[in-house]
Amino acid sequence: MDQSSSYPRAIVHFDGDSFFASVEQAKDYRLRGKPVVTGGERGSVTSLSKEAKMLGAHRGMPMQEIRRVCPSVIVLAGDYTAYSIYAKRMYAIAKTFTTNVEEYSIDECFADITGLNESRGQTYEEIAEAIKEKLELSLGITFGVGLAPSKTLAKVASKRNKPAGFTALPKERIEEVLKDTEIYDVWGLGGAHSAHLRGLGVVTAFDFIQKPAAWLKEHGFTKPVRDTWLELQGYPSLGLSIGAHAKPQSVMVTRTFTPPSMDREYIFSQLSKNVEAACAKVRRAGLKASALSFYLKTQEFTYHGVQLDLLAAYDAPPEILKAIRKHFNEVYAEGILYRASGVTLRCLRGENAVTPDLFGAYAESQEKVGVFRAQDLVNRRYGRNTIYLGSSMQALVRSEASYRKKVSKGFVSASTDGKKSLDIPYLGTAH
DNA sequence: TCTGGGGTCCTAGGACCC
DNA sequence: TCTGGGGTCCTAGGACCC
Repeated sequence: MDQSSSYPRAIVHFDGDSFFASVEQAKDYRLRGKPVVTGGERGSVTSLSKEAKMLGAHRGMPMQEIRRVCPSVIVLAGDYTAYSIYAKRMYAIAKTFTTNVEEYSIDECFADITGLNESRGQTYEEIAEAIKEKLELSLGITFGVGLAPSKTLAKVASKRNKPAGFTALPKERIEEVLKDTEIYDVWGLGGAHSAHLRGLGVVTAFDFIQKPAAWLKEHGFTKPVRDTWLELQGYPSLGLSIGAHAKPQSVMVTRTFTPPSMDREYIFSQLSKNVEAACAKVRRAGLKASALSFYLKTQEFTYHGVQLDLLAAYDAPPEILKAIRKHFNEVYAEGILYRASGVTLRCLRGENAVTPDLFGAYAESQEKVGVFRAQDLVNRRYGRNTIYLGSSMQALVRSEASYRKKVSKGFVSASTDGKKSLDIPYLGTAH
């Protein structure tokens, strides 16, 4: 059957319902049918089962309030390893239908099934529903699914009929559905843009696509908004990002420390801890970074940071910490309270693509790499932070203390207790 | 709820060069 | 000399997403 006028392209969006809470229920049958929330590790709700939603709980709610409002609720610390395993299964299942799958986030993916109707002798609707059924049977989780001619419309569609809904949005239905879609709910138009549009009298997504291109230009809207405007009309202008293109461009680790601090060494050690974590991530991805930025966030929520280029590409902390130490005073000021720090490793390249620099800095750092590989192994086996740098010690000691306090108050299940710990206090110092 | 953590992409405007 | 015009490259910051 020819569906090419309804779907010049056929894009499907899959969105796991209440993903984290659903994974918990899928893993442990005793949690099914019960009000479950995740986020116990940070004291506020990140995901809720539908039973918890029915009791009046909602996202971002503090745990103490949740317990008061619905005492029967089961609070869990997020198990991100499990969530990412489920995510990988989701991608793998979608890929049994087509290789054109974008791994968009931990609980969502897009598939471009254009042309599969001809090759399979089924309609696009039948194919989308077949994928949905396979996902739900294999994972034990329901999905919101949308089929449309563009990514943005597929997102609009998958949001409807929650949970476990399927919505087909061919070109003929665009007007009807967009009249029922608030401008705030459109993917790609955030607070700033939708408020601007509201101010210009645009209330629904349909109002938006009625405006001519010249109107967008006149009011200073830029490319991302124009792309969204095209996509909503059924003209796909956002490609799927697939495969090699999906390698990360940057890796970031940021952490708030409580209480805030003015202590120079303590704040540097926070940064050091972030650098260690970021390097571990980069190594896991088989990449190296040749640029970075780091910042401190004050108690007033202002940011102070710098960007740096490195002489070579690294995946281990020493050179990176050396660079940060050199520029630390450009960012840190005496007598100011800081609440968070962060580091971003940028200009990431595959390990084999690294060109050693002329001054031998790369070769020198290579000698130390073996140490960090061993550290990865130990930490995988015995738990995070079994081995860490001396420069990170202050940060870890304090966060450990506050963690134990939370455990003893019952805010967090003490799953990491009882892990073996090695008697190796630190690896050396990065000064 | 006084505001977590990890990403991507786009653009204005400065630096630098004819 | 006080006076241009034009192009490219890069960075900082904004906006958005989950």
